[in-house]
Amino acid sequence: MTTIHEVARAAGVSISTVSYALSGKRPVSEKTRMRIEDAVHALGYEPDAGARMLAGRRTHIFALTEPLRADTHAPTHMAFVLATAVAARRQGFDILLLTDEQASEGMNRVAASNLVDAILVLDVAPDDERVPIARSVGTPTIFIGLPDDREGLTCVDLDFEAAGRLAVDRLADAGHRRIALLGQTEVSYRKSNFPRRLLRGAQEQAAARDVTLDWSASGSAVTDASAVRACTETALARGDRAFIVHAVDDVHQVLLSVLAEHGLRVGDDVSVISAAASFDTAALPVPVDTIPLVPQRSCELAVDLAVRRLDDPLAPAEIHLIPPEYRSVGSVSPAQD
Amino acid sequence: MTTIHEVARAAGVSISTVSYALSGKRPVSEKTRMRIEDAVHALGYEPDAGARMLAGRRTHIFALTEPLRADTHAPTHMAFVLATAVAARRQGFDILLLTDEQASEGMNRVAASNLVDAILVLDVAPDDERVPIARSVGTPTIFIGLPDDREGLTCVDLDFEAAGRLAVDRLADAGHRRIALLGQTEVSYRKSNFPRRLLRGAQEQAAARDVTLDWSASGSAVTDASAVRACTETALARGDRAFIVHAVDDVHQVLLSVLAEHGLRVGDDVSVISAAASFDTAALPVPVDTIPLVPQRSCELAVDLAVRRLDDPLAPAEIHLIPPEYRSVGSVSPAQD
DNA sequence: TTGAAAGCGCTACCAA
DNA sequence: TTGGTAGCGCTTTCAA
Repeated sequence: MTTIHEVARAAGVSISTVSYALSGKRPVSEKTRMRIEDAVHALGYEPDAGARMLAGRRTHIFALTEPLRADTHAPTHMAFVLATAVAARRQGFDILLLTDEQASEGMNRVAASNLVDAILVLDVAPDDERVPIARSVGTPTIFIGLPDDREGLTCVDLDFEAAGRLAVDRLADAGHRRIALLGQTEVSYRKSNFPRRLLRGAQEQAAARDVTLDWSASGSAVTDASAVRACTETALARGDRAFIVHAVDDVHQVLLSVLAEHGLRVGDDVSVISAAASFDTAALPVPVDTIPLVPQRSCELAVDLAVRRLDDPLAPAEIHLIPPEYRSVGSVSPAQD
Repeated sequence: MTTIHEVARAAGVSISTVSYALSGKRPVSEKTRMRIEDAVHALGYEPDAGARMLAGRRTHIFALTEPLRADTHAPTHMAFVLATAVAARRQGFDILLLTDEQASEGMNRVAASNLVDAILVLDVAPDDERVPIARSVGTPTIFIGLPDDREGLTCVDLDFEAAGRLAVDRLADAGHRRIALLGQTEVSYRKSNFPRRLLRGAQEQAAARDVTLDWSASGSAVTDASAVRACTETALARGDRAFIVHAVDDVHQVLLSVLAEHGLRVGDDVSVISAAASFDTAALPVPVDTIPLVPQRSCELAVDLAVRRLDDPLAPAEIHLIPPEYRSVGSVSPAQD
C-alpha cells in the first residue's frame, strides 16, 4: 500500500507539503507541485479513506436513503439514483445506499458514526418517518421531494403544483372547457408526495379558469391496460377532448391507441399534454407536448445544496422548487365547439 | 460526539474493554459487558467509522458496481440491488454504489484507498471490462453473473444453462416435438451474460432430446407489443404448442393474450413454462410453471463468499452455479398428436 | 514556500 | 478477566 510518506520521500518533500499539494489548501510552488504529482502518478497513490475521515473533517461520502415502497416505479427511481450518483461523484463524493428498513434506521447509524457528510432523501412520503430523523441528526439532510411537514427542512423538487397549473392553463388557453387528467396509481396519491401536488395545482387552476377537470387515477397499463382504456373511453364519452397525462410510459401508449381507434388525431381533434414524465416522450408513437421531470436537475441541485451546507453549516434551510418548462410539439389544438 | 472514552468512563472500565465487549474478540465478564452495553445505549454511542477503518482491518463497506446499460431491465436490477443491500447489512456491511463510468474506474479508486472490504459486480457483460480490473486489484471481488473469461474469478449465478435444459426436458417429457423459445431482447443476447446461457442450455437439450427449438428474441411488449404478438402467431402457425418464455413480465402478458384469442387453453391445448423470471409469475392472469430466478439467493451467496474471503484470504476462487428449481402449477400438458 | 509534529478515535498487542 | 498504549495514515496548526 502506498502512503503519503512514500510519496513525500519520492518527491523529496515533507508529508504536509504533499497533503497541501493534493488538497490545494495552501499554495505550493509550481516545481514542487509537479514533482509531487509525478510521484503520486508513478506510485499510484490514493489517500487512505479511513485516515482521511479520521484526520479530516470530511468523509467524502453521501448517504442516499430509499425505502423502496411497493408502488415505486423502478425506471424512474433508477434515473434518480443514477443522477444523484453522477452529480455526487462530480463533486468528489461517493454514494452509500440506505435501502429498505435501513432507510430510516441507517440515517441514525451513519450520522452517529460519522460515516457520511450528508444525507440525500429519495422516495419522499407525505408523512415521511425520515422527517423527524432528519431534524434530530446533526448531519445535513436534503430531501428530493416534499413531505407535508417541511418546517426547517431543505427540500428540492420540480414544482409539481406549477406544472399542474401550467398544463391546465395551456389547455384552457386553447379554449378547452373540459379536461381529463389521467393520473398515477391510486395508491401513489396516498403514499407519494408528488402526484397529489400536481393534482392540486391542476384543480386550483381549473377552478380559477372555470374549466371542468375530470381526474382519474390510473394503474400501470401492463397490469391493467383495460382500466386505462376504460378511463379514456369514459372521458371521451363525457366529451373531454383535452388530456393531461401524469403517468408512466405505458399509460401514454394505451391512451394514444384508444384515441387512434376513435379516429381522433392528436393536436387536431384532441389535445394531449404529458406532465412530469421522466421518460423520453419523444419516443411515443405520436409527438406529445410535455412538461418534463428532469432527475438530473433535482439531483444536481440537491448535491449542490449538500456541499454548500458543508462549507457553510449556517446556510438556511429552504424549499427549492424548480419551475416547470413547457415543451410544445403541437399536440394541443384549439377546442372545436 | 460520543467517543469510546466516554463510554469507558461511564462504565468504569478501560477503553480496550469497551472495544472488546463490542467486538466480542475477547471474553468479557457478564457484569462488565452489561454495564458497557448500558453506557453505550444511554450515550447513543456508535464507533467512529473513520477511526475503525484506520485502526482495524475492516471498513465494513462493500462496493457494488453496476454499469447500467441501456438494455438493463430496471425492476429486475432493483431487485438485485435491494437483495444485495439487505444481505450485506445482515452481515454488518454497507453498500457503496459505483454506477455508470465509476463502475470500472471506481473499482480501482475504492480499492486503492481502502474504502471497501470487497467488491460485488452486477450487470455482468460477456466481455466485461471489470474482469481484468478484478484480477489486478487486491480487494476480493465477487461477480453476480458469469463473464466469458472467468479464469481465477469468483462468480455466483443461477445455472441458466441447466434452467434451459430443464425447461426443454419437461416439455420433451410431455411429448412435445416442437418448442418455441420466446426470449429476451435482441441486444441482450450480445450485451448480457445470461440470456445466451439459457439459450445454449435449451439448444443443447433440444438436440439431445431430438426436438425442434424455435428461438426468437422478443422486445419489451410495451414498446413493441406487436413484435411479441407476431412471434407468437408465427410459432402457432408453425405448429408449436409448447412455449418457453425467458422474458419480462409484459411479454408473458401478450403471449397469454394471443393464446387466449386463439382459444388455446394453457395446460390443456398448449404448454407454457416461464424460465428465469424474477417477477412474481403467480400474478399472471393464467398460472404458469416457472423456473424462478431468485435475486436473494444469488446475492446472499455473493455476500457470504465475500465475507468468507475476508476471513480467509486464501479461499480458492470458484464458480458457484445455483441449481434451477421447477415449480409446477399445471401449465404443461401432454402433446396432442 | 516549506517542515515538524500533534492529534483524530479506534483496534489489537503486550502485560498484569 | 482487565488495563495500558503503540500505532493506523492522514489533516492542520504552529514555526521557520
